[in-house]
Amino acid sequence: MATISAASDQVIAGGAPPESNPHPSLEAEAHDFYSSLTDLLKVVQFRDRDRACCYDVSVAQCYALQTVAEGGPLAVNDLAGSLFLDKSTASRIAGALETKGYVHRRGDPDDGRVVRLEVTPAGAALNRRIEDDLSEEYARLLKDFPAEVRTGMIRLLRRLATTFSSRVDASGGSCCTIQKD
Amino acid sequence: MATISAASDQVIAGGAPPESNPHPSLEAEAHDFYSSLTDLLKVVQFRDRDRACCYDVSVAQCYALQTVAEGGPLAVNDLAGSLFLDKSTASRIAGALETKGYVHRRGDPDDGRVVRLEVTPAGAALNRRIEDDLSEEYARLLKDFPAEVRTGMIRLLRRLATTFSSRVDASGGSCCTIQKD
DNA sequence: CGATTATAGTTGCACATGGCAACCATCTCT
DNA sequence: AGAGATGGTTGCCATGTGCAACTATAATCG
Repeated sequence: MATISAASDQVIAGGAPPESNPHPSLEAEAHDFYSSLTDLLKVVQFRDRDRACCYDVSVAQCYALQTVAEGGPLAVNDLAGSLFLDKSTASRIAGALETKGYVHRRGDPDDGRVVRLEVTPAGAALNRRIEDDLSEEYARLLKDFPAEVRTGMIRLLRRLATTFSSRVDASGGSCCTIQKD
Repeated sequence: MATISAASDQVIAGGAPPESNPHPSLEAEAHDFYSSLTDLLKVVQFRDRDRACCYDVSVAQCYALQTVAEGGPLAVNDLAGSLFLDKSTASRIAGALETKGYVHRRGDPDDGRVVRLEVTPAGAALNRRIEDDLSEEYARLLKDFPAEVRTGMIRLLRRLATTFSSRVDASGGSCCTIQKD
């Protein structure tokens, strides 16, 4: 697994060959990007399903744990918004995490309706472990790429996330209205 | 956090001096990468759920359609492998796509057990439309990056996908065996 | 102040997804 | 030809998720 790097290293280090056309084909690149991102998503969606159970949480629970761990005491509704899920689903996820001892519910002192979610020490530890394990993997992959690519990739990922996220917000949560034909 | 990175960095980079870390922020970058990729995945998993219905297929069906469209006549088993799904699930997805008229099953002339999946014209058109729509979006996002960075990022994505994919293959498909603590 | 409305959360229900196991049909190998 | 292997389908079940109904609390308005 760590052995993939050898062959393509020089190519990567050398960067893109300076061809006559500096933008050979943005469309082709976009298509490559689409297909590689799709491939990655396919794998990751499966990998995450598989991996999550190693940590005794589902994928959604893992996302929720991360969100709660980073977002401080978080209302169920906010968790739902952050995960793009219905509040009922968020409530159930919170319940599952609570049962497993990774978060606990506490009533908001200022608003009796609100239930605030907080990570327990165990939850914080689990979140950190997942984070570290994945970061370690990513570090292994990133280190073979030049700094501009690494930082560019991170920026691009962020931009993708925010772009899609705003799109989702705009579309209102239910099915969008694109016509079939 | 990820402690392996520093050590292996020198090996790969071929003689990074151990004095000051030549990649002082690799760990930080890996963490950024993790968090931005996670954010993207959260959004995309939702967005895809939402978007797919616009095209009258589920997320898995969309992946399957793409795989069949690109992979030529494809056995159900191969589709399952490509999507990291059980063959029964692949069979059902194929059935759904067949019902919708996007693929059709045909017995393999050389092997009576095998069912080959092929896209119909409608399926090919749908796949192309999805592909074009997304590629267009990606082109808009990519065009702000220099060409070398773009190609580097695409390569990075590919490597991510292949690395994770090989990991999944190696792990055998069922749940891995990492202990909880 | 009391009544109405809005908001946060939980729960009941239904549906979609996906895996496992059983099963059948076909192929391959002695 | 018989035994086992392989590809595919189906039954069954667990999980995840949204919608709607419901409860409890807050906010607003008379």
